[in-house]
Amino acid sequence: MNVFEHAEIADRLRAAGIPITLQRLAIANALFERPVHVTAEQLLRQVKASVPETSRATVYNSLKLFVDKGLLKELVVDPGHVVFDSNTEPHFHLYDIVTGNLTDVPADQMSVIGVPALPPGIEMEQIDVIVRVRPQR
Amino acid sequence: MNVFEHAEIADRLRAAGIPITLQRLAIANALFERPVHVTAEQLLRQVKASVPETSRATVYNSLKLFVDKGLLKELVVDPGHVVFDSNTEPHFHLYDIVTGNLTDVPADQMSVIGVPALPPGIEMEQIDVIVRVRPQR
DNA sequence: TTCCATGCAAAGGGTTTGCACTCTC
DNA sequence: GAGAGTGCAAACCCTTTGCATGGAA
Repeated sequence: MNVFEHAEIADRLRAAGIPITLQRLAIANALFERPVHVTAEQLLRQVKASVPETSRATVYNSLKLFVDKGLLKELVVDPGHVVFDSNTEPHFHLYDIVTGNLTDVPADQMSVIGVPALPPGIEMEQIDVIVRVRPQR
Repeated sequence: MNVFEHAEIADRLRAAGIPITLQRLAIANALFERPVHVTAEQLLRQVKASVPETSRATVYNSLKLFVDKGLLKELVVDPGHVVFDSNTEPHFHLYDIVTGNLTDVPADQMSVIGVPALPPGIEMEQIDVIVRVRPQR
């Protein structure tokens, strides 16, 4: 992959206040070229293919940074199984607890009604809706 | 705790097709005496206080068994942080991503509208709604 | 020069596994 | 005796951390 192909991705990082580095650009390319669901490990493999001088720690650092800046959503689908979702539009997820397959539910198929009362001094961060499914047994 | 005080809890296990053992009874008592949110580790400590001949592996085995039998819900709130919920009624959760505090949202405050289209051969298992909150910064 | 970002490898924490022992049926 | 259930400890997996290097401002 040519990391310079996608100037708009670099702009996206700058707009979020993230200093550009070679590794971050490679990671951002893998994530934002199209909406994806990936684990840290998958991403590391993928990024190393184009920029081998990328370490596991850097991938984790960058992922955390992108999440903090709102470019990415972190989905906890299973214990010890975090998936990063580069689609930050409101949507829900279908997670197959047997195969691990994760897909989006379009926003027009489901919605969440109502807002929970929050204790004082507490603010809402995000609402996760995960529909857990499995092959019929 | 006297594990023989609560005969109805033993009945609940039998009704679910779970053979009774001393450890399972102690674990079930800790879980079902009242609705609780606990981690495996908390549960282990708690159960050991009444039945010291209980191992970590047995706690994990029993938790998995109870979840399979529908007596318990598994909530994945954070990577490497699973909470077991002995309230199996439909309800949602408020999770403080900073303090780790987990509380219930009464069913009358929120609801999920709509059912996602499922691929053929796939059945729904459960819907998790986790409202992630944090102290105002 | 002063930061910040990075690579590497090791540590960490929670969960699972393997194996031998014990108990129940 | 056969099969489950259990205890113990080690193995495992993914994530985080520490530290020294390297590059940018």
